[in-house]
Amino acid sequence: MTNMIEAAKGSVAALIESAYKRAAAAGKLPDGVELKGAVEIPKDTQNGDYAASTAMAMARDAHMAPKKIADILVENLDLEGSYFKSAEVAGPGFINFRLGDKWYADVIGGIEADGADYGSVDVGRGEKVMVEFVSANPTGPMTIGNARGGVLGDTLAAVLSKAGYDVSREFYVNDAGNQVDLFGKSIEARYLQLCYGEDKIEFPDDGYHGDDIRALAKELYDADGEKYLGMSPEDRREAFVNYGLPKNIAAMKRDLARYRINFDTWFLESSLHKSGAVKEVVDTLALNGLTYEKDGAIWLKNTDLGADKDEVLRRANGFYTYYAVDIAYHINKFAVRGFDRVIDVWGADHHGHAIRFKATCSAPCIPINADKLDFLIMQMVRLLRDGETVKVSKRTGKALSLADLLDEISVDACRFFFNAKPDTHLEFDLGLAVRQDSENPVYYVQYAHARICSLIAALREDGKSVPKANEIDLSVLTNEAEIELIKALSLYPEEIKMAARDYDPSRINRYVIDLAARFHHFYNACRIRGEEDRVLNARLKLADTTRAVIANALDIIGVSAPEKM
RNA sequence: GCGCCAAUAGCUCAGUUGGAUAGAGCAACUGCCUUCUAAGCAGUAGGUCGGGGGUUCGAAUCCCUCUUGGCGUGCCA
Repeated sequence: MTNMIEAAKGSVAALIESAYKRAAAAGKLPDGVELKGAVEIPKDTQNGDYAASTAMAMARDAHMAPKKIADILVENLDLEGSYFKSAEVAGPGFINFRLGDKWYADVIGGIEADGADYGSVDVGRGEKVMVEFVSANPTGPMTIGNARGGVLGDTLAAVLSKAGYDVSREFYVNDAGNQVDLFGKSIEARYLQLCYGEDKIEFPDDGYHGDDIRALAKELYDADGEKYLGMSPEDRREAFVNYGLPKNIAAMKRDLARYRINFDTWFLESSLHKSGAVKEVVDTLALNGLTYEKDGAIWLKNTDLGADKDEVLRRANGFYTYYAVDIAYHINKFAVRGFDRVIDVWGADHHGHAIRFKATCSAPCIPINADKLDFLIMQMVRLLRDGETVKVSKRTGKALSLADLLDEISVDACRFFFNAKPDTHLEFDLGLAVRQDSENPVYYVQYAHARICSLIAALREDGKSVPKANEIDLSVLTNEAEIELIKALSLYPEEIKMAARDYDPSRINRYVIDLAARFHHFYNACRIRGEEDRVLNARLKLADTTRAVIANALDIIGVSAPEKM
């Protein structure tokens, strides 16, 4: 697996270390000073391709001026056979290194050798990790918030997979409990309204007001007429839930597949009730003295575990709360199914729960390693229409659904747009989104890909094909645009690594935009068709390598890489 | 009140975990298509990094404090 950034940085560190040893042995620098400081890529290439801050970092320990240390280190550097052709001291004591041909050749050659695996890194070491995301209530259609959470979870999973983790995508289906109860009551009320008239039957205040509920009731009424009137309310609601829930779940699967999200597992909450896992965990907590009874309910002493408040585990009516179920669910993830690490992608409206839940998981009697449970909290999406905030509420049924959104905007544009940094608010302007054609950065990136494809096709007509890395002479690539493009290509594995580390897949968006920009720049600065063979081949190879990396990165985001636009 | 997240160009956002002169994209203005896709490129202009302290060779970045905004603080999930 190629990572030429790591290779270059490692090389700088090794070169400096041997220079220091040489200088210390000659008595030019004090012995036994720890080599600190980092190797960085300077923003401005005037400052070299790689820069070491070692001299500044060791100045204090060595009791010498940083600049002087740097001078001595550079005098003792031996660049022969390394990736670098020169090194010099600059500024307050930076040592700036300049890359030579060998490094650039290894970038192109490494990408060719890695193929579709380019960008893979092994920070995960095969760790078994679950990413649970979307997990929308099946009581209604998915919203625009799910559009964000869906892309975030899916692309995070793709990033982690590329980073060497053994990743599983899971959707948790809330097919039990209070909300499902309410779902049944809501359909029932709409159904009865159809039977007796809307003004005769009062709709529950806390019911689901959406049109989808009306539609379900209408379907039942159209199919079976007033047949349900003879049933007990309990049986009637159960029948309605048994009709509506699978239908809604199927619709979610369909909409998510359309959004290019496919889960490995759809985990049913009801299975935790059936297996007795929920009761078991509450009993365990009780045995360990972590519960008490108040007003007929069973409470968890979460304040004893460091949380800011206690939680109800079982309500006075005998129903277990989502909280108790959530504990059982996470025990299932870790202890039953053996995941090494679990990431839950949640909206910001759950962050309080995340903190308190983590406290609960730290209880010794709970078989969860809280350090391996991560919550990726994503900030809310603010929906705007021509600059004005649109209030979104599932309860009032005014939410824009994911399916509606995809009717208006391409999946490519949606996935690209919603893959934003998790911890910032996202503004989504509908008016803007609709006319997001040429303005959307996704087209900028796709255009670069299509441009390269058509370039290759045009050259094929001239009888030119993309050469192998060992068939080209990279020394002809001296233009700054060419150099910068190769450097951009080399960054990809590091971007994967950082995206995985930070749980921030939006890095890949930014990366691929930057890569496309470098390509467009190169394309305008350097002609390919009609150039002499040596130059043509080197540039063609560079363009084709860029094409491969753009496609690779877009695949992570789940965006298509068209050959024509 | 307490807790979490944020505040960087007119707007939307980056800023490689403390590095060199804070960067893009929109929007504005100026150029570039008889040559590989102009959904592109080049250039101009735009800043008290919310305010104030502190830490050190060095702070948009770390600590404290204040201000503003979003969210949370249910026998909902």
